[in-house]
Amino acid sequence: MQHDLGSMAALIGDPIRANILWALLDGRAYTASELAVTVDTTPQNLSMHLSKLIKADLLSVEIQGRHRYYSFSRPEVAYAVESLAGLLPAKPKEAAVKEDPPIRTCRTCYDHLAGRVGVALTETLVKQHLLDHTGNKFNPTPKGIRWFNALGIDCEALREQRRSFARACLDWTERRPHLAGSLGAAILQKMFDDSWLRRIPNTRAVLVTPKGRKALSDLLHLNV
Amino acid sequence: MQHDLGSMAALIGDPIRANILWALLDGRAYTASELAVTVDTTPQNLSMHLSKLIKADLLSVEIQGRHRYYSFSRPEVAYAVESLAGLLPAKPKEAAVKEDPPIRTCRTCYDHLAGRVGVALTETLVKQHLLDHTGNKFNPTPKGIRWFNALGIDCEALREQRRSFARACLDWTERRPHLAGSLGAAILQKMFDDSWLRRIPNTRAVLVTPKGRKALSDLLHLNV
DNA sequence: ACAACAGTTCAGCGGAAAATGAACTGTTAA
DNA sequence: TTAACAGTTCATTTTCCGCTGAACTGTTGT
Repeated sequence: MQHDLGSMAALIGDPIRANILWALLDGRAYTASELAVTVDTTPQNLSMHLSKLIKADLLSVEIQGRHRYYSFSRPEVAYAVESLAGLLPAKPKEAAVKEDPPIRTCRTCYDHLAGRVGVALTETLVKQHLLDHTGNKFNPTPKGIRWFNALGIDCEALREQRRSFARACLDWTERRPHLAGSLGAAILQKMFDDSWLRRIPNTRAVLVTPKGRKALSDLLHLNV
Repeated sequence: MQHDLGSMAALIGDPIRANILWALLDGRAYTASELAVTVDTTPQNLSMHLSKLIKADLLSVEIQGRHRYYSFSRPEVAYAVESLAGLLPAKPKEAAVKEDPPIRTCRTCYDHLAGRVGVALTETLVKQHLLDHTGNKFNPTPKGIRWFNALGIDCEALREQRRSFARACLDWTERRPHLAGSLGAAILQKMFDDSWLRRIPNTRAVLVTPKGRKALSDLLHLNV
């Protein structure tokens, strides 16, 4: 009697490694830094976990320049992970399964953020009283000005520009207004700079990075 | 990002719990003490592990008198365990899978042990020079006498009995001699006493308990 | 050429969980 | 009714392994 089934399960049993595997379940390959953000740990710690998963041949790496893309080494891994998840007590919200619909939920409109994400972001800012909405204009509140400043966005400087500062733009899928103008453009730029978003070549669609997904969910759900 | 897939895998990830699950994979229900022997740990420790598996609804108990029979609570558990085992690197000896053939490999012949197990035991004792084989008689060596004494079997006392002491009996399935006589009977009795074996009602077949399986494999493979 | 970045390695710390020993409840058999 | 047995619970110790900080290699862009 001695079976190293346990070592395999223990490998998956660590919360960080389990989250890595869960994230990879969509079949895509992620870089180490992306995974570090999604599973919320330090790069060096993540690196250790990844190396263990590699050594056990659960994951494989593809090196491209200075990036390393990690993914399942074989389909059995995904099956095993799913069968384990199947053992969990039935969740109240099964909705967690349904993934983010197609990419066009997040896209650019000229130079600012549109789509579902753009609308949701705008509505949240209004609801949090960081932004006032009057007619086809937005206006940051005093609290909002401080908030934008904390992000490194200087409202006063933007207001100086020739173009309109914070106008409302109607989203054609959501049919609801979202933030445009130089302020909207600054936010979008900030999101690219911070790697929340990544442009998809030759389209107006934008990919939300794992880091961005986390940041946005923090932003849109609870925090100020 | 947060999934308790990890907690489930961690549950299986402990070596003792993994061995428990592996042992239960044959679909039978085992008592706590049987499991304690097979996974080679103390009863208290095993009890802790079992309670965790129960709480997670991986196992279920059926109480019969002072015994508690543990088994999988649902078939998904077995599937998950198997899928995990499928992730292990391909073993050189796949033979480990083939279980002990039917029960008649181990049975009593009048009052002593016969079948494959009885023959194997006898041959091992001879090979270890604990027993001499001449004609249709066996005879314990000096070393063998000490060994039997350590088991609580007094060869001198047995030799005093009216019946034959250590004769060779031909097994009808194995076609090979095995130990009979009062010495063979004493060994069988000892095995029942120590719960290595359990009689199957209304037959001459004998069930090797997990404890016995372990003890016999120690005995027949390496040790003196 | 240099700075920023992606990623890894290593030594030492700390905490969670498993193992241990002792005491306890309930059951069976003499 | 007593003793042996099956099994559990609890407090304590021990062990293991994930985490951190610092230093390192290799790559990209300017």
